Amino acid sequence: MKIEKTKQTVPALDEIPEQTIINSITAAVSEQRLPAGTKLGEQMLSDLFNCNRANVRRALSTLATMHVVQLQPNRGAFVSTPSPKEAGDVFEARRTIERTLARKVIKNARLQDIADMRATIAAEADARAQGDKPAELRLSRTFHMQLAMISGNTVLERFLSELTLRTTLIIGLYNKVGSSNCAEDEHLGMVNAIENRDEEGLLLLINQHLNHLESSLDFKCAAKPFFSLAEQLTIVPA
Amino acid sequence: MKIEKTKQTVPALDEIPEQTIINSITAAVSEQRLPAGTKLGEQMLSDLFNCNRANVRRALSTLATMHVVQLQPNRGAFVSTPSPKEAGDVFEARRTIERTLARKVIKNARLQDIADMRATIAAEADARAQGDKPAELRLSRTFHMQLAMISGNTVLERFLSELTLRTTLIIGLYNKVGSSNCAEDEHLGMVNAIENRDEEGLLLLINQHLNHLESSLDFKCAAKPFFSLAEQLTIVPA
DNA sequence: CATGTCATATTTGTTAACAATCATTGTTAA
DNA sequence: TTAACAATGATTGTTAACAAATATGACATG
Repeated sequence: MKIEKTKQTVPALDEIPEQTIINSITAAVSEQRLPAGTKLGEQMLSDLFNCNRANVRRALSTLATMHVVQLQPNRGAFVSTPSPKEAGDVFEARRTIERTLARKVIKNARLQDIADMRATIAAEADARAQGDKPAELRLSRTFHMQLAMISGNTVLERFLSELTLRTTLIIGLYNKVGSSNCAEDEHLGMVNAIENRDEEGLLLLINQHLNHLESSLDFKCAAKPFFSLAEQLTIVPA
Repeated sequence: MKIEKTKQTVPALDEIPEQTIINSITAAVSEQRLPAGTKLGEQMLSDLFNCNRANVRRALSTLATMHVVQLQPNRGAFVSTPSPKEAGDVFEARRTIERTLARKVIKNARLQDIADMRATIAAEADARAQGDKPAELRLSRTFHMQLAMISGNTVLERFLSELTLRTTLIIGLYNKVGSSNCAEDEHLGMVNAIENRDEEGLLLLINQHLNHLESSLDFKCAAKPFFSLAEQLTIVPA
């Protein structure tokens, strides 16, 4: 029997409209270009990606199961606006998952992996120096996803992918003004710990890192885009 | 202003076709009525649930992101057949997540919660006594989901929901013949530990429980439903 | 001037028809 | 008899048109 590989339909990945939409929205959220509450109209998306509404619909449905967007019946899709309760749950889940990832990374990390992580950190520092906030956010997320990839557990990797996205939304909603999320040094310390196979040190740094992020949130003075206008109008002194 | 509640469109939950499909397939998988590899045709589902194919399509797309079904381009949707590698990742993720849940349950569990769990265990024992395997599997999953609910972390609860489903598929694929998954006693021990607020004991039992499940798998002698017929016909002695 | 009502326009939800692809069966030729 | 080829049937993927719901704005009314 002849082996006919060419006969198989290769989907080409980039040409699948559904995945393209998901990747674009995901990327935009990870760079805080799409703030929480943004309406994602079907027509607009199908025009933008040159595809039919059915594909848009499926993409939004998938994003909704990832809790990146919220679907409101007969109203449409909106970028999720995590509540304070949800924010706490997300951080707790991250602590849980990243602890296990850390232990596996200590065992699995190869020289190339460490070099890759250092490259990400360098790019992150560069982005910060240039004031490129979107790139900084994206690269920060990339660093954590590298940890997940090195761990080798695809299930936890996917969970963390969702959690880091939601974290970006949370920070966009609730981050205190003037709080610099100077994660650069913390990321560097983590790589050093990995290189030295210092498990306890790494676990400590991860906890510190997440605590740092969470403690820089302020749920009271949150600038919620959904209500910011309403608040500003209703709070106006008579 | 008059309060007009009737004007608001109440979706009624059960009448949303998409969610109905997802719930039905989920329930069937959790009771091992749908074995791994089963083809899920669109026509068949739209006939079965009296809805159009668009809804079926979205439901399958959502189930695919949960890794409960696999989508093959131009071929259709099939109940997922987890690989041995995936099985290991799923169990590792469960250990990770259920450890955190356990710690929270120790803190949060109220008397009513403990009574509910005991009721589940009793029903589980009943189902086993009557040889009702589907009910037994479903109730075993219910017990773990009760733990997640008591913990109060909705993020981890959703993750565990997915993981327990996939666990059911894994057990259906790879469980050794003759290995009794006598989880009943283990579940009972866990509730007792919770009642005594014995954190260390509970963590130990959970690890034991998951190790027990995982060690009862046999990836070599797996009875894969895809090939069972072929095997049975080709193994006939000449 | 504020409020409630109604009509219009936009958007989401549904349906059916059509196109493309894949699996199966039947046929033909070596 | 076996293997390649062709035709058929069934299934998935796409598209457009239609129905239903919601948002917007004008208008009348207290």
